[in-house]
Amino acid sequence: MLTKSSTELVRQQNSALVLAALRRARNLSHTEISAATGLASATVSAITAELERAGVIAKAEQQVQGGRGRPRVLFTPRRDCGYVIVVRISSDVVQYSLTDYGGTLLDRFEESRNHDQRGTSAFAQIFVDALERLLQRSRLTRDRVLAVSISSKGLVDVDNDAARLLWSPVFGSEQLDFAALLAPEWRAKVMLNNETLLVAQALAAEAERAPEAGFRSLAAISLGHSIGLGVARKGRFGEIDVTAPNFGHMLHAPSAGLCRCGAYGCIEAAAGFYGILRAAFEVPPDTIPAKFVPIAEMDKIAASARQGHRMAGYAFRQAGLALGNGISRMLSLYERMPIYVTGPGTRYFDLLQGGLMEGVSQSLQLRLQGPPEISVVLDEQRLVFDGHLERALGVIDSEIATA
Amino acid sequence: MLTKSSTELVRQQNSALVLAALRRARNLSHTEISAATGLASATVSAITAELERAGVIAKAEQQVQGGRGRPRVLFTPRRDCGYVIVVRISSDVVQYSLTDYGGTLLDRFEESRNHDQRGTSAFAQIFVDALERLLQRSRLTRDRVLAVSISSKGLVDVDNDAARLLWSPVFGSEQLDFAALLAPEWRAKVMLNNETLLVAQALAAEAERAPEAGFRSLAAISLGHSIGLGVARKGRFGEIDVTAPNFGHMLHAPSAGLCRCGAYGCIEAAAGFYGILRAAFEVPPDTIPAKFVPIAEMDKIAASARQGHRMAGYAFRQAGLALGNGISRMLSLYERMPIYVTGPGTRYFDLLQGGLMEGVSQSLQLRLQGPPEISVVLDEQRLVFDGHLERALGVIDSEIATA
DNA sequence: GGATTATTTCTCGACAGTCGAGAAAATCAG
DNA sequence: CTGATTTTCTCGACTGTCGAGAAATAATCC
Repeated sequence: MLTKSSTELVRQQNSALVLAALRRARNLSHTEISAATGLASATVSAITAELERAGVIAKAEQQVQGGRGRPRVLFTPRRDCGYVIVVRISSDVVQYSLTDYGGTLLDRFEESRNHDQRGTSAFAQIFVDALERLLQRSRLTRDRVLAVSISSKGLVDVDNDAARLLWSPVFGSEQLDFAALLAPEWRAKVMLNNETLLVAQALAAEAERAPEAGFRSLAAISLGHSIGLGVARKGRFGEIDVTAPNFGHMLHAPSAGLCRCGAYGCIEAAAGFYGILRAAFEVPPDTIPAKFVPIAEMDKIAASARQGHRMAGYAFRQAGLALGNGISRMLSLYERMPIYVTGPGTRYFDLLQGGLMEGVSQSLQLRLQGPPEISVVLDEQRLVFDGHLERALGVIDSEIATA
Repeated sequence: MLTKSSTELVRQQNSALVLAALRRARNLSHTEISAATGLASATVSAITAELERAGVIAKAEQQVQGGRGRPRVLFTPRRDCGYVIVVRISSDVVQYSLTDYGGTLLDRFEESRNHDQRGTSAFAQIFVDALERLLQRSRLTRDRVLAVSISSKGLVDVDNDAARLLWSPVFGSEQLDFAALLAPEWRAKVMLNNETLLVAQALAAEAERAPEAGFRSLAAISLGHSIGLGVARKGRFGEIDVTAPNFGHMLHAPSAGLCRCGAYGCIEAAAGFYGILRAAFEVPPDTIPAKFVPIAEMDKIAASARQGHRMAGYAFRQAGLALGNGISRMLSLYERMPIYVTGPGTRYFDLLQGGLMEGVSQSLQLRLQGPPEISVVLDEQRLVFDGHLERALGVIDSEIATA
C-alpha cells in the first residue's frame, strides 16, 4: 500500500535536502545551496528563512571575502541547536561521548565494564547514571539532547522505533530495552545499532562523498572475538540502506564446533578468536568456548603460525575458509560488492587470506563476475563513531524537516 | 544523495495511487476512490478528470443502482488502453500470452522448445516471430503493446533497465539481451524476471490484499530440476520490493558434488532433481549431471523411498538438509519470514520434510525466534502468471502517472 | 571619485497542486 | 410534487516551486 503525497511533504523533503547539503559542506551560500540541491533560488530563500527562524541554521560569523559582486552570506548549522550522546558498548569498556549538532566532540569518558557483575539491571543503572554525568559535566539539561545513539555487537531488534538488544556477546540473550530505560524523562530519540552496521554506514557515506565513484553497495566485516557484518546499499530513492545481518552466527559447517551462542557450526565458532584458539590447541570442538581471549594469546598463536607451526597455521586457514564461504554465501544472496575488513583480527589477515580466497572462490556467481574486492580498513573505532554521528544527525535532521 | 521533490511529483504519486486502487477493485466510485486513497474529494475529481482525458480510465457502462441519493458513477481502467505480452520460458516449452490493460487473457499459445537446437540466436528468431504472430492473431499493432514481460529460471541482470539473462539452465552462460532484441521497433517496455521472483511477487500482492494481516516479508522457494528463490519485502515507503537471490547456486557443502553450473557443492547439486537422482543411485558426486530428469523417474525414486528403500530415502533426506541449511542461512542474512514452497518438487515434500526441518533448526536466530512457517503452495504456474501481470501492469501504471 | 560591471541575494507574480466547504445533481420515499 | 438523501462537482483558500528581474554590494575602470 503506497501512501499519499502532498505539498507539505514536498517541503519536508526539500528542507531535508538543504539540511543534508549544509551538513556535508559545513557552510554554504545561497547560490551554493541552490546548485547542490537543484532547487530554485527562490525556494532556497524560503527554506533557509524558515530554518533560520526555527533556530536550526544561522548566517556564519566569518564571511568569505574576495569576489566581485555582492558578498555571499554563508549559512551553517547552529551547533547549539541540540546535542547527541554516543554510547559504544564493547566487551571490556563502555565509552560515552557528547557532541553538538555540528558533530564536534565536546566531552568523552569511558567506564570499564566489570567482568564479574554481569546482569542487565546493574548495567542499566550504570548506563543511566553515566548519561546524567555527561550532562552535568557540560551543564546541559536533558531536553537539549536530541538523540542517544548506542552501539553494541550482537543482534538488534529490526523494528525501527524499538531499541532492544536481542542477543549480544556481552549480555547473552538477556534482552535490554534502552528506549524503555530512558522513556519518560528523556525527549531524545534513542537508537541502538550493531557496531558493524555503523562501520558500513560510515564507509558508505564516505564512498558517497567521493567523486563520481558511483557507489552502489558495500559490506563491512569485523573480525575479533565475534564476527560482525554490515551491509550498505543504495536504495531506490537514493538513500543509503544499512542492515546488520546475523553473519557471525550463520551456519558454516557442523565441523566448526560449538559456538558460544549455543548452536553448532556458526562462522564465529571457526573464525572468532576463541574458535581459532580452540583449533590451534586441538581442543575438542564441542568444548565450551573461552569467555575471553587476550590479544596477546592470539598474537602468540599467530607468531607460531608465521614460523610454520602446523596446527596454528591450520587454525587460521580454517578461519579464513569459514569467512570465505560465508562471504560467498552472502554475495549469492545479495550481489557482488566490495568487502571491507576491520576489527582487531585484521592483524592476522596475512594468515587468513589464503583460506579466505579459497573459500570465496567456490561459487557460480563469483566465477561469472570475478571475486569481490577485499580490502583491510584499520581504524574501526573511528568508523564506528562516524557511523553513529552519520545516523544520529541524519535522524535529527529529518525530524527537524518533518516538524 | 537524495533527490528534490516538487508539486508535479506529488501529482504523479497521487495519480499512481488512484490507478493502483482502481486496478485492485476493478471499478470504484468517486467517494470510494477518496476513501481508498485518503485523498480529498476535490483532488480525486482533478485526477480522474485528467486520467479520463488521457484515455486511461472511463466511466463504467454498468452503473450500480439502488441507493437513495445521486447515483454513484463507477470509474474503471479502459481495457483497450494498452496490451501486455507475457512470455514464460521453461526448459521444455515457451508460453506466449496476450492480455489487455485490465489483465484479462486474450490469447495464448505454446511452442515446445526443441531440445537439440540450443543456441540463443536461433531462439531469438523464434521469439521475435512468436511475438509478431501474437499480434497478428489479435489484429494489433506493435505500438499498442505497452509491456513485454518475460520470465525464465536463472540469473537476471539486476540493472532495472536491462533485460539480460546472465545465466540460465536453458541457455547456460550464453547471455541473451531481450531489450536489445526488440529495441527499435517496439515501444513496449521489456522486462525480464526470474520465475520464482514472480511467485514471490504474486504471493506478496495476495498477502497485501488480505485483511490487516500486516505483511512484512516472505520467501518463495521453487523445487524442481533447479532450485529458485524469490524474496518479497515491504520497503520503507510501503512498496513491495522483490529480489531473486542466487539461492540454487549458493554454496551448501562440498559433499554435495558437482553442479551443472560447473561449481561444486551448490544447493541445487544436492536438492535439484538431478542431485537427488545421483544420490539415490549412488553415482559418484563428481559425475556430470543429467541434462534432464523425467518426472516419472523421480516418481519411481520417491515410491521406493516411501517403501523404505534406504538410498532413495537418504537422497531425499540429503536434499531436504541442503534446502534447510540454505533457508537457515538465508534467514540469518535477512530476517524471519514465512516460506512458501512451490514447483514440481513439492510432490516429494513428505520425503524432504525431515531433512529440511533438521537443516533449518541449526542456528541461533531460529532458536531465539522459533522456526519459520513453511507451507506448500501448489499452482506455481498461475502464481508466475499473476506475478507477471502484477509487475507489468504496475510498471505501466507508474509510467502513465509519470507522463 | 564616480560610473560601470559582476555577482549574489531577495522579492514578486505565475503556476501547479491539495483541501474543505458548500453548491449542484440525481434519485427515492411519501 | 416535495423533501430527504447521497454523490459529484466547483470555488476559493492555502502551500509550495519556479523564473525573472529588482535590489544590494563590492571590485574595477577611467
